[in-house]
Amino acid sequence: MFQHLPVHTIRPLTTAHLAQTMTLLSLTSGELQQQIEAELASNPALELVDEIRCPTCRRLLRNGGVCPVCSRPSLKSEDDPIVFVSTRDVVSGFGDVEEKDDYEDTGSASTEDLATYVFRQVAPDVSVEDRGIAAFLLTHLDEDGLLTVSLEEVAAYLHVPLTRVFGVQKIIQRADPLGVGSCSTTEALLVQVDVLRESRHVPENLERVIRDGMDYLSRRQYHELAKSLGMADEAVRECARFIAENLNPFPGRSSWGDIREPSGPQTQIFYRPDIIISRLTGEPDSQLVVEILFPLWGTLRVNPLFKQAIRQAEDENKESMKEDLERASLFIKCLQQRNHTMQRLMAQIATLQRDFILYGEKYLRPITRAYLAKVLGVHESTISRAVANKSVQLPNRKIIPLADFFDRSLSARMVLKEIIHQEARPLSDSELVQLLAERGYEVARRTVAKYRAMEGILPANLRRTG
DNA sequence: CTATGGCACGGATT
DNA sequence: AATCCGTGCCATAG
Repeated sequence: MFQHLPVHTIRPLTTAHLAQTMTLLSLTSGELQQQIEAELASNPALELVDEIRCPTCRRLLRNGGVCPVCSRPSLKSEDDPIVFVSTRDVVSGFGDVEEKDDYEDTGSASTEDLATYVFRQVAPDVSVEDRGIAAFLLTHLDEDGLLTVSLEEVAAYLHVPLTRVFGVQKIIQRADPLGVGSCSTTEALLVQVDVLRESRHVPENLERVIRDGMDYLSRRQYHELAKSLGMADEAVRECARFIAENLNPFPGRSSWGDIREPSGPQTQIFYRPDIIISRLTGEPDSQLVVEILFPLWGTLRVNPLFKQAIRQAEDENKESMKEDLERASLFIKCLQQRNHTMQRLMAQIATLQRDFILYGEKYLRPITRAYLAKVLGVHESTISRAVANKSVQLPNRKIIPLADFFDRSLSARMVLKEIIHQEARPLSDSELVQLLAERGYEVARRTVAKYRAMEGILPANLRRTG
């Protein structure tokens, strides 16, 4: 939005400038909006004019954040593999943000996101009095998406009847990810079966196998399980296969496949991204379009009338007005700097991680923040701040944290998953180390074990035979 | 003896 | 300065 101002006018002058730029850099677009609004309200020298220009061609844009000239495929002929578009925030207003803040407890970042995501879904289905229960349950999920408290405890703690808690839990369990908010993996699986049954065939006695056989199942002792249930071996195996392919005992884990067929694009919006990356055309060598979302509509500038007013002002007011003017122009400079930095950062990321963006997690290249800092000529803490707490929407409509671009192990984990998925017999961790090394991933045996745990893959002696 | 999980250390990240 | 992650060493299970 501010890119139409020449970039070379940006230079850090004072420590105040630097400090403020740092702060702004670490804000998400939502927080940025609050910051800007506060500044607008408190500083008469600052002005928001209702016009916006295309950052690339400086055309005045009338109705919409996308430039009709630059965003068209006609730009395809250019060499630059990346197109930048700076858009206003098109996803939504901020009406629902306060709601979220009310209910959220402090928790780890990952569960917070899951909790918020689920809460959004269930809020309309839960009566207002019961929303507190929903919020309480959702703030007591572990990273697997299972409850860390018993329903009885919740009922006692909130002084409500157990049946109400139970009712709320039922609603939550049916939200995406299916089975979230269950008390145990068994319960989560049962919920998933229940829902799946509506749309497709499930093996006979599946519920029984799950309810009574989790111990056996996790050890792959199908024969023993079959005996204890009085079922045929093959029937039990069929159930086990169905579970492995269609169900997820840990609803909170993101590893549940990339595609969720039944859900439309809407349900995939975890939270609003700060950056959207899409492809300009459908072709494989298409340019990438990087949109850095900006939460305001219009252009921010120093009010020229205010400048004039200073000259005519009386002496005692002059000082404070000058101060305001200073603050305003500093603020704008900092915003420019922020956008400039974000843009350069994303340019690097989009170039380096092109394969990841287009073709999936397997192709993520391990990039460190320190390296990018060096390339961009900024301090590494700058990168840290810029990356923290921000999210990106990829062309496949998945929204991921910006920090994922720096995950050193994601790629290795994906390859590991793939190897294990295709293995003919359960491979031991040391053998997996070998196979990973052959594909260029040098990791320690111990680390393979950790990756397995992260992906929820059982150790070799408990895995199913091919 | 082999395969794994727990604990702790060192480097990177924040 | 505090925290996270990969890794080495050791105890334990089979």
